[in-house]
Order: sequence, then C-alpha cells, then structure tokens
Amino acid sequence: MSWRDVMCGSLRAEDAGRRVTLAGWADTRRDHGGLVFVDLRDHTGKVQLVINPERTAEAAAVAHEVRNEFVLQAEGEVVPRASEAVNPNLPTGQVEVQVDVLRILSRSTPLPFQLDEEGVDEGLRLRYRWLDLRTERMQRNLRLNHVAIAAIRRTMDERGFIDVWTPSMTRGTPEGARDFLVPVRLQPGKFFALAQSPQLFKQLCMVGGLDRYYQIATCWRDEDLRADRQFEFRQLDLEMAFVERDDVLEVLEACVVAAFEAAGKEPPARPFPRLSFAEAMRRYGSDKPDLRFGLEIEDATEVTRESGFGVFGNAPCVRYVVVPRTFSRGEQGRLEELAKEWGAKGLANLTQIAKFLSERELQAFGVPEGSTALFVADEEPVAERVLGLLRLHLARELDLIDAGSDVFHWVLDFPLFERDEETGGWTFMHHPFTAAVPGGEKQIESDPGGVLGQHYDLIWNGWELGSGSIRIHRSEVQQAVFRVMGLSEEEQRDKFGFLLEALAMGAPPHGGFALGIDRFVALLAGEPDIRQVIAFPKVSSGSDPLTGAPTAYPDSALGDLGIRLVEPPPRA
RNA sequence: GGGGGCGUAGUUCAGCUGGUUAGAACGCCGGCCUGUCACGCCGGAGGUCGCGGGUUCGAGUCCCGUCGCUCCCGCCA
Repeated sequence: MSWRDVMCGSLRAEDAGRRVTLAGWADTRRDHGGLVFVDLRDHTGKVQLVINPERTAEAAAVAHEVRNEFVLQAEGEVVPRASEAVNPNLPTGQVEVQVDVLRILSRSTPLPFQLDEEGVDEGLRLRYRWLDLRTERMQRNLRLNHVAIAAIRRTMDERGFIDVWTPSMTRGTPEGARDFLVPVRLQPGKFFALAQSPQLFKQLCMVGGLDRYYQIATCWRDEDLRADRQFEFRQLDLEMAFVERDDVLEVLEACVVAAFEAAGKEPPARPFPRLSFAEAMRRYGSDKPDLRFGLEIEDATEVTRESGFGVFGNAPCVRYVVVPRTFSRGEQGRLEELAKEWGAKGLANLTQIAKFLSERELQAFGVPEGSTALFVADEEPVAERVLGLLRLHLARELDLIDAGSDVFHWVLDFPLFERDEETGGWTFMHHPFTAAVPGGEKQIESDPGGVLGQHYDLIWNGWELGSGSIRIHRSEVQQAVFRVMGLSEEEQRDKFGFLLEALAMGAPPHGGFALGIDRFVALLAGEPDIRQVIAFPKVSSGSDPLTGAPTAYPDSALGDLGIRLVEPPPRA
C-alpha cells in the first residue's frame, strides 16, 4: 500500500467518481458537530474533505480529533459539488472528497506561529523553519530556485559545459574577503580556508584542457551578513577556453533567459544593454546603477569654472541631479544631512544659491519649473558617490521606480587597477587574474592606472548579479600584475607558484564568470532578501537560530587541533 | 568597528502628554452546531510589557546599559 495515489491539488471536475487515497496536512478544520470539513493540503494545493457521520461514524470520530497541521490520510470518493457549493477560490473547488476512512498519521502540538499569518518575526520563522517551509511563499520560492537552477544546468549542458567538482577546503587567498578557517587534526597549527570561489581551480581546469567547466558552487566568506549576503552562498561558476568577452556574455544571457522562461516570466530582451564603467560612474555615480529610472547625474564643472559662487569655482568637480519636484526647507535639510553622512561637504539647492550665479550658469543648468537641482562640489569620486546614493535614495523616496520593470545590463571596461586608499599602492579592481584589454599588457607596469581590464559585471535592477573576466593566460603577464600589486618574487612563488607554473605550461586563452544564484533567484521571486530563497539561512548576527550553531568546543577537542583559546567564549 | 529601526499574550498588533485591574484579532482549551470553506454561536485559559539598572509618589511609557531581530555604512579580490 502506498500512502497516497493522487495529490490534493490535482483534483478537478473530471475526477468525479474516482476512489482516491490522499495524504497531507490538515490546513483548516470546520467542525459542524455532525458534518466535519477538513482542507487537506500537500505541496500541490488543498482539497476539501467531507466527513459525514451518516456515511462513516468511525471517520467522523477521528475527524473531531483533528487539529491544525495534523498529518492525515484519507480514503474516499471524489464527488462533484452542487453548483451553489462550488468554491471559486480553490482550483479544486469543483469537487470534494467524501471520506470513508480517515487516519491520523501524525499529530501536532499547537504551532508557535500561524502559517497563514503575514509578517511573522523572521527569527521565529527560522527557529521553526520546518514549519515556515510549509508556507506557500517558501514552497514557491524553493521550487522556483530548483526550476531556475535546472534551466541553467540544461543551458550549460547543451553548450558542452561539464560539471566539475572543485575543493571546498583549499588554500587561503591573501587578499579579498576574510577566509573561514578549518583547522585539521593531521596538520596541527595549520588551516585550510573554505573556498571563497573556485577561481583558481577553474582556471587550472582550462589549463587541463577541459575546455568548458561549470559548477553550482558553494562559496564561503567571513564578512558581515546583509539582505543580499550570507556566509555561504551559491554561484553559477563557469570558465571557457579559447573565448573572447562576448562569448562569455552570450552564455550568461542565455542562462538568464532560460531561467526566466522556466519560471514562466517574460525574459529580458537580448542582447542586454552595455555600459562602460566610466559612463556608469559619470551618469549614475555607481558601478551597479539601477536603470529603472532616470535622475541622471549632470556635469557642471566647465560651466562653473569661473563661478562667482566660490564653492563651485574652487571645486575640482561640480555635479548635480535634477529632481522633478521641490523640497521644503526641512526636506532639503534632511537631504543635506544624508549627503554629509555619505562624505559630501554640503548639498546645494539651485534656488538657494541662484543669486550668486551668472545668467550663463543658470541657463546651462536648464532646470524646469517645479524641479529642483541639487549640487555636490567636491573631488570627482566624492561627487559621483554622493550623487549616486542620493539618486537611489530619491528614487525610492519619491517612488520613481517602476516595480514591475526589470532591467538587465552589463558594465564593461573597468580599470584594471585602482589605488588602495589605505596603503596608497595599486590594487586590482576585480581580481589579480583579470587580463588587460588587448594591447594593454604593455602598460601594466608603466601606467597601471591607465589600463583597462577585460572585466564585466552583470547588473539587474541595481543588484550586482555577478562578474567575470577574460583571464591572464601568460605567466609573465601574471607576474607583471603581481609586481604592480607589490608582491615580491618570493611572495609570488609562495602564494601563487602553482598558478604561475600552470600558466607557463601551455595555458589556453580563457575567461569565465560567476553568477550569484541566491541573488538571482531572490530577484526572480520578487523577494527583498536572499534568506527567502535559502532553505536554512543564517541570521545577520551570523548564527543559525534553528540548530544554535556555531557552538563552543571543549578544550580537549581544541587541543587535538593544537588550538588554545585566548579568552573563553562569551556564553556557554 | 559605526549608525538607524524594532522588541507588549502562542502570533500579528493597539496602548495619547508617565496615573486604578495592560486590550483586540487570530491561535489554543471547553461546550453547542449536518453544507461550511478565514464556518458560526457561547464560555475560558493565557502577560516577569526582551533582560538589568536608574529617575519618579507612581514606568509598558522617560534615561542608561545589555541581549535579540533587522536595515545601512565600513567590509564583501
């Protein structure tokens, strides 16, 4: 005997007359004293059971005992409902099941929260995640997650990619995010790092002639958690040999479209629009701009060079946004406070400073009636950043974002290096394995700041979905990049010797990408954070409320690993 | 490391400027009910107001600290 022969949500008018065995959870019970109705639920939906004491006294007795979330098995007959009894709100509402046998397979204590309640505290939901998973929301999200990944895998398979497993326990990366460390009993005092990404292994797969690699890879980073960040997350990790940038972009676009189609959503038009890094920064003040609204940043540096308004005349860069409304004094003050928090010296409103400006300046700004121009005068990076953040803030505040629209785009042509603000030295913008644009290798050491890299980011509505690049495939070029970063020959050998060796033994040109699966699925599901598409996520303090992890270990266990705590853990 | 928000029955929330016995809805328990579908009706239990300290004649309400959840900055090659 099997527990069930048909799913609750599948029953339709044409099933009338069938004898069925159903199993699921008691979603609601309506006990009329005599007649009892039970909505039986499984992951496909709900169907109404009718237990009539005149048909079976035994089942009726069982039905009176049923409470919310009991697990039930019911045998009976599918019958059509009388026309006035049809429930149009239920896909199965044309029929109901007249029950002959009702069994309680499992009982439930009263639940710590109601499954149909909105806005339940998330800590509580996660503490009792096994209940939360029963909600329609989580069922939908996890199934969407599966469907999207399945579509991506199909796309990769069709294109000849092979799924290769790379190690989770690996060697720490000297730069980048903090590593999760894994002590090891056989090597006391030494640590593995949990992989922040399969980056180097997938490049080695290319050197190994695998040609096209992919993996839905789990990655670990010991950084603060956010709405779009967990300690561990998944990425579609891929790498291709003998390709150029556009070959990689084409694969990603195909994956995105396939996932949209599998999810039953209208896919974005291909090819996705492209934006250079310089243009993104200049027009939107961000390398991951949200293009669902305008509020573009305008430049006034030239016009205000000789300005009578000293703040403008003396500034290296003057930028502004034109906002289609006016602000009260109080609103203006709050915006200026925000701008200062973001690092600006102030936020000038055109109407307040107009008296200091020339006719030529006023005309150049061209601010229509009823609009407001807000200026930041500062170093270029500050003006860009502040106006970029202001642009986003205002768009949300003024409801300028069309929530129904989806905008995908690429950001390309990033500089290879940027200045490290702490050390003043050069550091890579993406990672040290990114290739320069063709011909750019020669300037790597002579003019690091002027070299563009073959790096690309995929942006969806202002979320960075992922990034990739064409990699360096020649050992001597890789060494030049390391030198610019200030790594000595010895450090290079120590940390990246294996890579330099591999690149010296016949490495094909190659490039790849990493797409954040959790972010992608969260956006696809319309969820505000990635926890809603992860079965068992951690909370923002970095613990798992369900299991209570992480936990302390006794000294004896640590001793085996050669570890002694400097301070006892804060709580037992 | 820093800044903001929240914390009141099991749950979601209300509780005005400090003032008797802290309320509602849902859930839970008991009773009645044969066509409900968020069933209905009657009755009931359930609260260290996150925790600790302070101010006050008096604190859910004000102050300080702390813990938890959350959003953001830093950080996330």
